[in-house]
Amino acid sequence: MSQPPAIPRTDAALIALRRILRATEHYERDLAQAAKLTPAKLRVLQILAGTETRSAMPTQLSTQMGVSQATVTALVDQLDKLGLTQRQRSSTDRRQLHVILTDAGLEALRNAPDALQQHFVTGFQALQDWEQAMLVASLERVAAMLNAQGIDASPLLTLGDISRPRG
Amino acid sequence: MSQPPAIPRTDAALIALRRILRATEHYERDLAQAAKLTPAKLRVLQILAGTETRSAMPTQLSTQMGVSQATVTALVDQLDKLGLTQRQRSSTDRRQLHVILTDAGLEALRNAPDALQQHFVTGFQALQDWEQAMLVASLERVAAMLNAQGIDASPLLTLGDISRPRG
DNA sequence: CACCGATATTTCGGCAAACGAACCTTGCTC
DNA sequence: GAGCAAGGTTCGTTTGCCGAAATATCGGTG
Repeated sequence: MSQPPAIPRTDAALIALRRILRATEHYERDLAQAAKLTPAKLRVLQILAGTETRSAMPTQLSTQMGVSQATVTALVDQLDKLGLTQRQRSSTDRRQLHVILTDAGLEALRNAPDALQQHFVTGFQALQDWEQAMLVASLERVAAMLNAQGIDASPLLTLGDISRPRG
Repeated sequence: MSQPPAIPRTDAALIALRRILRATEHYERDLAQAAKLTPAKLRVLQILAGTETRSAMPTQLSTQMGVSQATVTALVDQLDKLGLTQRQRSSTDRRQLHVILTDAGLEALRNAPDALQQHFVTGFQALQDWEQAMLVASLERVAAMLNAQGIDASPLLTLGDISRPRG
């Protein structure tokens, strides 16, 4: 417990952070393979699943994912081809497009439980209440620190619904 | 204010985690651009810089980075071409190879301060002592949760030296 | 209605990262 | 020295991403 800090705290934190990042990278890849979907495509599906309408516009997707529109187009192209999403022009503004998650898409998501979540959730839920609280606070703090410089801003609703496949 | 947990804790944690990941991805790319190096190449240099001998064998690199040997070969090819690393066959076993960080490579690293660290360190050091402690504990916990399932185990010494450009 | 500027998306060409499989080298063992 | 294992490399391909240019649409203005 009270060890003299052999490793300065900053470094310890950084190392932990790195480890998290690396672990996640891998999970994402494994997961994607299991689901026969690539990470990026999976992310799209997850975002869509997280919306009320199960749909979103490309611009929205590109913002939330932090990639360019061109990239989104490419991804949606493929998801469409797989029948997991569907494009539909907006009736009010025909420039706009709705990318809609199909039933098949939702199904695919169900079969691809997020490995990251699996592990994390399991571990997390085993914690004491106060520990959970502390963890959340900490993570949010880190996120804030990193995010400080912009990048994001979008509320990122992605995960909420997915982790609860409420019938 | 009896807020029914709008976002359950697990989700909150997950969201924060995701945000960290996304932020980091971006930082890595920006950073790489600033340094005229791509993220992957930079990672190689960092690992090398973190060793006693400033060198490592491809297998080692591939393990630590979690990529295949083929990938490492490609990366080292390019670093070699840039004069940032150098290949040298082992004298004891000529199958083996040492990938050595050149002075130029070290220099390149110095000019490429890790953006992730910059931000994080700054923020981190502004925290109260107890907050720092809490954060470290939390991060380590998360790392442990994610790492539980193997993936790595290698001690990941990479960062220690780099974050303190004490020269 | 015809034209203009802004907005939303797609197309195109290109680069980096990564993989698996096939293939050399080298060392070790019998 | 034949054969096998280990360490690397080569080759062909996939994925993810981008910027720039093209396309389509909307909302005015005259």
